[in-house]
Amino acid sequence: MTNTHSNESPARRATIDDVAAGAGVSVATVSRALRNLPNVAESTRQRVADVAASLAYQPDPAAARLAAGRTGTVTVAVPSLNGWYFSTVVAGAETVCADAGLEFQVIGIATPQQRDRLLDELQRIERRTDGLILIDITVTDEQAASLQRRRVSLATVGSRTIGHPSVAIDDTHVGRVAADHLVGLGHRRIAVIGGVADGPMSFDAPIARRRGFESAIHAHGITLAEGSFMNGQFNVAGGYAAMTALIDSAERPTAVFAMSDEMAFGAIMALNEHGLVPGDDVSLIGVDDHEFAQVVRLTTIRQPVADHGSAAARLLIETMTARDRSDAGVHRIDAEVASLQPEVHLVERSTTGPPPRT
Amino acid sequence: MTNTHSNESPARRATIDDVAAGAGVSVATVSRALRNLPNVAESTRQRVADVAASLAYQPDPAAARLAAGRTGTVTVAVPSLNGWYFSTVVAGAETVCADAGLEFQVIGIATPQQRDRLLDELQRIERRTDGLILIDITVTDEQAASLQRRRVSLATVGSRTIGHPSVAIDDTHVGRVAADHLVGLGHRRIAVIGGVADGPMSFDAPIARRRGFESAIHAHGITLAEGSFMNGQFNVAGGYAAMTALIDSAERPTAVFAMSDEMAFGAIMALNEHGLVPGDDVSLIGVDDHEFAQVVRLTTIRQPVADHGSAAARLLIETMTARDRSDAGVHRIDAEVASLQPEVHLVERSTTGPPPRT
DNA sequence: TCCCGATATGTAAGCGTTTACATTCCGGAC
DNA sequence: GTCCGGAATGTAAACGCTTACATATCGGGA
Repeated sequence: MTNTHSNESPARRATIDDVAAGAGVSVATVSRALRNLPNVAESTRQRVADVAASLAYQPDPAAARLAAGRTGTVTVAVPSLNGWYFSTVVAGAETVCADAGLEFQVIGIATPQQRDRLLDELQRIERRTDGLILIDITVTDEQAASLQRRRVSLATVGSRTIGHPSVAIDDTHVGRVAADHLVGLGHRRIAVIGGVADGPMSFDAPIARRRGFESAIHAHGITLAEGSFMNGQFNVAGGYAAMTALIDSAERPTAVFAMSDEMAFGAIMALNEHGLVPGDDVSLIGVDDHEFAQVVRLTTIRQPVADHGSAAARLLIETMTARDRSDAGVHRIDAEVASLQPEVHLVERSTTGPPPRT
Repeated sequence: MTNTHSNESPARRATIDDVAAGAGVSVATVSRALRNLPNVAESTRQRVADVAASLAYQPDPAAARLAAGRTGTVTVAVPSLNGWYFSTVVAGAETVCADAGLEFQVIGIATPQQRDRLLDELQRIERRTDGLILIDITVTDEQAASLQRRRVSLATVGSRTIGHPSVAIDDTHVGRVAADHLVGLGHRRIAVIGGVADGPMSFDAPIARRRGFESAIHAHGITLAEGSFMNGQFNVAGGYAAMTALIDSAERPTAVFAMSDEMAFGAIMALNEHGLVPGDDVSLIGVDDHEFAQVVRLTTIRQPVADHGSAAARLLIETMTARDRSDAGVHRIDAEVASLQPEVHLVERSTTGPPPRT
């Protein structure tokens, strides 16, 4: 019969010793039984489980960490939690980690200082987590190696690090698709709103997208005019500012490739304010297929963002368990790491169309 | 001179003993010195700090947790990381916690099962965190008391729990503002797209908003027609579906109050698809002032969402340190808990206007 | 019947801190 | 010159697990 007055006394929490005593076994056996390790008689396991349940026993994670040297935690480092892309990726990862019984920690790396701090503090992080997911953040091979040495697994989203699993689309291809679509529609005066790489830890998607874009329009015999690459900082405000500048420029482009939907939304704002209609006066294509792209009927290049996060988490967990197994004595097999490259698709809506007849 | 070959050997990490030996003091003194506790000579503190730095010593958080019983972690529980509102609040909280040197953990409570699990697992959480922020999740007083007993502080966003700090707007007032605006414009046939409360842990903002809205239109001598309250599930798809149903209904409303901007965006999609223009054929008002509200020129009721998160985190940290101080012997002062009620403001844009003349 | 290898279980040594309590040291009041 | 209180420091006992190693148990094969 269970205690019906369970919340009367301060009730010291049950420890593994209590369970051991209750089940008439040693703490070692309790530990093994509760973690489903081999070499425990089924009858014993059952008895231990029953006693543990009746005592509402919960192992103290701090003690387990100290003793085992594992934290049961995965950490995701992300430039910001604001922004649809990042929060969606993080959400995908969270779900997978929670299902795997892992604690989920996040650390935001907004400012360049924080970036540097992340590097400095990799040491700190190493003690606090078993696995690290980097979203649009790149580290040097040395840093990755250091992490590996400290037995923290690594997975990246949006970039690749050799020897570690990653999830990243083909950004060059993204640029090409955008270019082909716009050029195919008849546009010749095209601008792009993207982002710039700054510092050693920046991510390289914008660079690849630009490269792909430019090589594709070159292939069509077109070149990007001077001053037609704008930095939109990958947010709405940046997109708005960039498009405003473009509208006011001497050679107003007839089409714009925005490297993210959020920047495209800002661009739409700017167009609206000038009485210009997207897809009619100026064509606009984005990237992501943001939840709201449909609302504003934005032509875009869709990528499966939520999958990025969940896939990365799955790959990470895979590596983590593989590592733990190999630690346990099984001969180390350096399996080739899985790197996913999700497909992207052009989604035509109404912000793109043929250039206006002058 | 520091070791120039720092990454050659496996290099066992420095422990507190190493620092103690290096500084010629006991581990107790090192511990005190590094944590800036009183009763350490300044000269000693300095020497210890120097040695620690030269050894790149980092205290092991797991050991510290076990010994001190504190985790240095705050956890935020949130219905979902998807969605602008939640991710913005979480982002705000993350920044504050990071600045305070606290680890930041998040746990998503998407499904009703997970809600129940959260309750069941409060025990689990208790051992893993020093403070809990609940976003749009309510707990019973007993549950809150249990947390308190386990010495984990609590703060809530979007609802109130007696005896704990919280951040929540006046949702009744939000409803009133929406009603007054729409009625003031001349609308009489008004519908609302909101959400329903389900289960014991649902949040009550939608209920309060509806109450405020209805009481206000009643005050104007209007009543909500049968079937004009739609469940939009607080997301774009739900808003779209709700508005579609409204459009097709016998008595199409001339104005709609959507309880969140995201639902309003969905509603706009539906209107667009039917060739109806928001603010002209049908007026639409949202809540939040989402980053994109401006893009689609949505009239809305602004609330300072990022502040919700940062303010809640600050209040939480305040309680945490107060608790720790009172544990340390200072007489327990049950200070009244701070509950913030951020202001909301009507932001008029172009999705609302007078009803169309028939 | 005896011995052997699995399998099941127990013993106890960590893991790296924090902190209660004990000790030393010091200057000033008497 | 003693004595005393407080500041500085040290000693060692937790904290609650995991796990290497030792031991006990058991069923067969020889």
